[in-house]
Amino acid sequence: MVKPKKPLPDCTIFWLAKAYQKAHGDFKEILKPYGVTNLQHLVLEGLWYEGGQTAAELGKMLVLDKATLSGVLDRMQDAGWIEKRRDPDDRRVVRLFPAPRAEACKDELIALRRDANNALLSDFSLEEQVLLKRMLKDLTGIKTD
Amino acid sequence: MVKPKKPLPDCTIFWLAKAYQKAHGDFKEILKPYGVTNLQHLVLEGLWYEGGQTAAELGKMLVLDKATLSGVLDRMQDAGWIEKRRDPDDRRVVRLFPAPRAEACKDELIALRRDANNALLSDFSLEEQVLLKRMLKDLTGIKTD
DNA sequence: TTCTTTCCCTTCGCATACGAACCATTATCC
DNA sequence: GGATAATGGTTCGTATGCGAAGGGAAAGAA
Repeated sequence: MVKPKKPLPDCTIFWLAKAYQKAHGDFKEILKPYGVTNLQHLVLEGLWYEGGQTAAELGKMLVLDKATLSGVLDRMQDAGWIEKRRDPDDRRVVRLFPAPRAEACKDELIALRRDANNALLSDFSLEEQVLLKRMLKDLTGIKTD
Repeated sequence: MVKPKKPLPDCTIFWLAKAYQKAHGDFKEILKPYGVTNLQHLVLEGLWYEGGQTAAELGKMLVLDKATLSGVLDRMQDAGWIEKRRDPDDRRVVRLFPAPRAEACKDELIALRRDANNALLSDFSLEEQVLLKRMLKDLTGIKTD
C-alpha cells in the first residue's frame, strides 16, 4: 500500500507558503523566550535602522498594511517595546521610537535574526544562497535599487 | 536627500515572507470572483486528488494544523463546496468529499492555479524555475521522495 | 472487562494579514 | 475663506495559522 507522495506537484505558490511557514515557525520558536513575535522583531529592526518613523513610513519600509501595523504597535507599546509620540507639527502622525526595554537587548535580538538566517541557508552553497535571495526579491516585485 | 533603500538587507526570512505574501495576494485576487479563498482552493485540490480523506489525512497532505483546517472545513461546508460524512466504522472520523458546486467548476479552478504558477515564474528561465522549486522544497524540510 | 492511552476533531486564545469604512487633520483648489 | 481632496490612524469584518486544552471514541494493556 503506497501512500500518495506528491501532494501538489509543481505548485510553487504552495511550496513558497510552506517554506515561509517553516522559516517563520522556526524563528518564532527562537524568539519565544524573549517575549517578542516575528513581526514585533521586524518592527524593532525597522526602528533601530531609523527611529522616529511614522507608522505609514514603517509600513512602507516593511511592506505591511497599516491596519496590520496598528494592532502590532498597540501591543508593542503595551509591552514596553516602543514609544508612540504624537508629532506636534502634524497631529495626524504618530512617531515611533524603541523603548528602553528594546535597547537593553538590541544586540542580542539582532544577532538572533542573523543566526536564524544562517541556519536557514546552511544547506545551500554560497551561489545558491545568492540566487535564492535574488529570486525571492524578484518574486516580491519590490525594487531595492 | 536619499531615502534608505535597503530595509532588511540579506534577511531571507523577510524576503521569503514578502514573496509568499505577493504570490498569495495575487492568487487571492484571481480567486475572488469565484468565491473561494486560497486555502479553500487548496483543500479542493486535495480532495480532487483523493476524495474521502479524513481531516487528519488532509492536514498531513497539505501540511496544515488541524485547528486551522477545522474552521476552513466548516466554512466550506456552509458555502456548499464540500460534504462532511461521519465514518460509520469510526465515529471519530469525518470523511470529506467535494460537493457538486465544486465539481461544476473543477477544471476551471484547477486551471487557475496552473496559470497563476506560470505567471509567477514567467520571468525566470527554466533552469531557475527548477532550482527555485528545489530550494523551496529543501527549505520546508518536507520529504517528497 | 475496566483502565489507560491514543487518536480525531473542536474550541479557545492570540497574532498576523488585509480590504473597507471611518474620523481627524492637513493640503489644495477655486 | 470655504469646499474638496488627500493623508495618517483606528476600527471592523473575515480568514488564516498554530499552541493548548478538552470531549468523545477506539485501541491496547492489565
